Amino acid sequence: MSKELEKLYDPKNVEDRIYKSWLDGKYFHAKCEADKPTYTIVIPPPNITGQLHMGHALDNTLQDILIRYKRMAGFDTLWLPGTDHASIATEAKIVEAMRKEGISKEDIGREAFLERAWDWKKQYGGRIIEQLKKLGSSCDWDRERFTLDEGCNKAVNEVFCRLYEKDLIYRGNRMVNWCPCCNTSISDAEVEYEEKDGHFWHLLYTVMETGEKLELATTRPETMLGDTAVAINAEDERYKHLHGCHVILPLLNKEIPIVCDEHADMTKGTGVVKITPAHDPNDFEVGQRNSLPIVRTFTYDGHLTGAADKAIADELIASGRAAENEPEVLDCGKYAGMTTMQARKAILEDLEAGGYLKEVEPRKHEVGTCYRCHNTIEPMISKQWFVRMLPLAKPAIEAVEKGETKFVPDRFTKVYLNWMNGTRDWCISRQLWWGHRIPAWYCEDCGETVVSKTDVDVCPKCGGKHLSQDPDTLDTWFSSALWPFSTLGWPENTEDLKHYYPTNTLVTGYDIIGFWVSRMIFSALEYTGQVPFDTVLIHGLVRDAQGRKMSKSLGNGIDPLEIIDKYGADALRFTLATGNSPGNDMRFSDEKVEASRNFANKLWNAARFVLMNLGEDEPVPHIPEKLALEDKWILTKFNILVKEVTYNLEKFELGVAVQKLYEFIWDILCDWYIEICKIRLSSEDIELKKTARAVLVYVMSNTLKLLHPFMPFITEEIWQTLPHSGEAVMISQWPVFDEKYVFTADEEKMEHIMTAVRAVRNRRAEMNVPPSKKAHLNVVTKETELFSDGTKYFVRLASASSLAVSADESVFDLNGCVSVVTDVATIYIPMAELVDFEAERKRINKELEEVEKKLAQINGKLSNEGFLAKAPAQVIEEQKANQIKLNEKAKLLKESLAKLG
RNA sequence: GAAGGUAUAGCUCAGUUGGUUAGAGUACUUGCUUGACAUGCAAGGGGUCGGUGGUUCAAGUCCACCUAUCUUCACCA
Repeated sequence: MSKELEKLYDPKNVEDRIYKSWLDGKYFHAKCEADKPTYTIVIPPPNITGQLHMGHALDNTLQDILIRYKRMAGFDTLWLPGTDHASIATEAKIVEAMRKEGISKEDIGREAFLERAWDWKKQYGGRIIEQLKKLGSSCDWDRERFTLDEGCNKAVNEVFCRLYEKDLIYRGNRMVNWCPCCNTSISDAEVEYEEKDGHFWHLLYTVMETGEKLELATTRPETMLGDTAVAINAEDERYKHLHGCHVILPLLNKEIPIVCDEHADMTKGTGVVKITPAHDPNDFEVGQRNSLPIVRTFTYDGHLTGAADKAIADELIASGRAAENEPEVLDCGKYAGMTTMQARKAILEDLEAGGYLKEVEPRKHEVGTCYRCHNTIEPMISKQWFVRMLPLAKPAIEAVEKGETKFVPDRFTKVYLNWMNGTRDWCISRQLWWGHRIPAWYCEDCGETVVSKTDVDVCPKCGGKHLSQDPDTLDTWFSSALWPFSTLGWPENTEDLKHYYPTNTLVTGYDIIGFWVSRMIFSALEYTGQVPFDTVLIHGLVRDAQGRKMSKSLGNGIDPLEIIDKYGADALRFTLATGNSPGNDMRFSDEKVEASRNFANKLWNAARFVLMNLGEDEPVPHIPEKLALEDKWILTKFNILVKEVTYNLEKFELGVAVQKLYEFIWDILCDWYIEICKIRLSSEDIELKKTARAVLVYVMSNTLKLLHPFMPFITEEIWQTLPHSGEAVMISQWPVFDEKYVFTADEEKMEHIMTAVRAVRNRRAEMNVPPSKKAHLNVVTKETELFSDGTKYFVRLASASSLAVSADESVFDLNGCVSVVTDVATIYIPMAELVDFEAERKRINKELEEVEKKLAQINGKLSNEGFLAKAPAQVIEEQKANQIKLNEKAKLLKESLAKLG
């Protein structure tokens, strides 16, 4: 039966083998069991751009803990894994790789590019899955999905068409954030603001009617060629005389109107604002309100427009096909073809030469940058597809307000609601190739737009056969938004969808509440009529040991695989679970993982000890009939542990749960119970031995179950080695609290013994008595039976040679003894040769002082009428019990003092 | 500009619905080759819980203000 375990736990010998055994047993596979409640988590799909970082390790550790717990607790659990195509990020990586080979996207064309992208997916997506497995993730790999697979693509097309039919998706010329580097539009959410050094250039525009100079400031003078008005506030007394007047736009010598608009803030600058509707979001609004022409002066790749650009636009406008808000294009003449930065310099030079530049004021300001390439975003008027957010956001706000989906911790509800309430229409088209192609076709004959789930060959309006599909793809979050149900088979009403949807817990970081969580909620409500999950468990960031964000540029990222290689997956998981409270960031350091590794080793050695002492035909875990005091004590402690760990897991307090397990295993099981068991295990009494073994096996085996969700590998390995029934701890039944094995009175007795043992150890340590020097103990106590029966504990744990117990101290010769006092006993240790009576007096006095200080506090409370009247009875009882204990201890201490003379 | 987080031992952090004497890991001091484990055992020192006020019989915990620090969102002519 008994097997030999190595002295040190070596995860490398265990993890891959155990993981394979779980796979072979198909334990991860969800089987749509009708008789069980379901518990479902869909993984936040990692991007296929690279490999897993510590944040992923945290995210997936938390999910695996929840899933493993629920699986053991009797749920039909599904953890659905997958990866995200990460449109813009992946495309950028591939383009970069190609650039190194000296080729561009355009060189090889769309087809060949996509082939490369799929190769990329195969390589990196596969690597991510391997990493998840190394972590121990118990995902249902048979259901693995990819945001760009056939099923997800079908869901995306379905959604696009439905929204289009309901007029919740539209195409139009709007102001978008344009990244000239990635050459695509991006959504508002994808713009990151960075503080940069810049300037205010104060310009002077001449008023045509009055000849006066109007001063205004700008941070982007290069846009001035596209100005189509200057705005003032209608209430502004300084400029009332200018209503209806015009200014001459410098350099172009063009007449543009002065308009009154609320956007012009009298309190800022001179109160005059130049209006460039084509290149500024606010100015675009002003333009709309005042029917101003829109003049585009930048190309989409960040240069100033020229004659050729103008010709194309003019032709489009002339053809009558132009959509509303189609901008005119300016031939920028001498500036055409310059980059925006070159143009800024040239234009400023010309403005200065012409006397239009009054002043240059240095100033720091926040500049919008692309979250992928961090180049400056140009606001551009552009024809894009948008999702109309207002009607979709409303039910999503209500559902969360009603509590249909709860955020843990609760404060993130507010983050979500802020986001939802402030959201503007969502720009979903991207000028990229890697992604879901927009299911819209344009008829070249009549200009009709056809949106369809299937390919369109013939124009339904004119019957023409010259149709072309929109070349653009969808924002990567468009498909992620459908992830909780597209992965379960939607739009088909599959068994999986019926059985596992809505899902239960979404585990993710606070950084993507807006990007992802909010979009899943409104999407799910719109298409499935239900919230996608009942709880969103939010965790923080994993930072480095100095508290900095882990990032590539800092080079302070820690690879989870390296940590696993060095310390084991269980140690990593334990570290991530321990240091973590929901919503808060955590710091990661090797020292913490080392502590976790040591804990694993501690557990390992406790198991070794149990195994070494097993009988030939040790029965499976059970609780024997006749229990010793320490057995009742450990079983009581264990049952309380079961109750608390279960409670904490239900409340998503994973860090608290794992902390309690740590304390139980190390402090209670190893430091006390196992030590005490050695007494019986080394005795000749077969019955005593058997009982000790049985309780050890029972407690160890069931503790392994409680720890399993956190440290799956080591617990499985040990559990398999111990006597067990069932195939694996990961599919064993979660322990339940059993009142039958809670022995409160015995627990208290054991604690009395332990307190006394600690007190003796403490005195011996103070006097530098080595453990090898044994001593007789005289115990004066009312609990004579407890201490007489407990002699063995003192012999084993407190270096006692023998024990004499009496309620009456006069039976002992106490000359030359040092004493220690607990609340139930005074213990005299005869060590005259070691005693410094003066020091002894000091020590007892100090102890007495402390006791009396506490006693004063309690007496104060108990004489406080308010306390007696209003505090719960239980609290008062506790205080009274404590008062009695302390009084007793004070009395004993005083007696000891008196004896010293 | 708006919202939010955090502040507890030298360091990193727990502390559940307010209720015994505020805990752990690590570091430090001292003593131990204890028949599971030195990745260990035993003992110890170390905290006016950021500040000020308030609510309460009772505050590390709840409220207000302040200070420090971090984050998100928004804006910037």
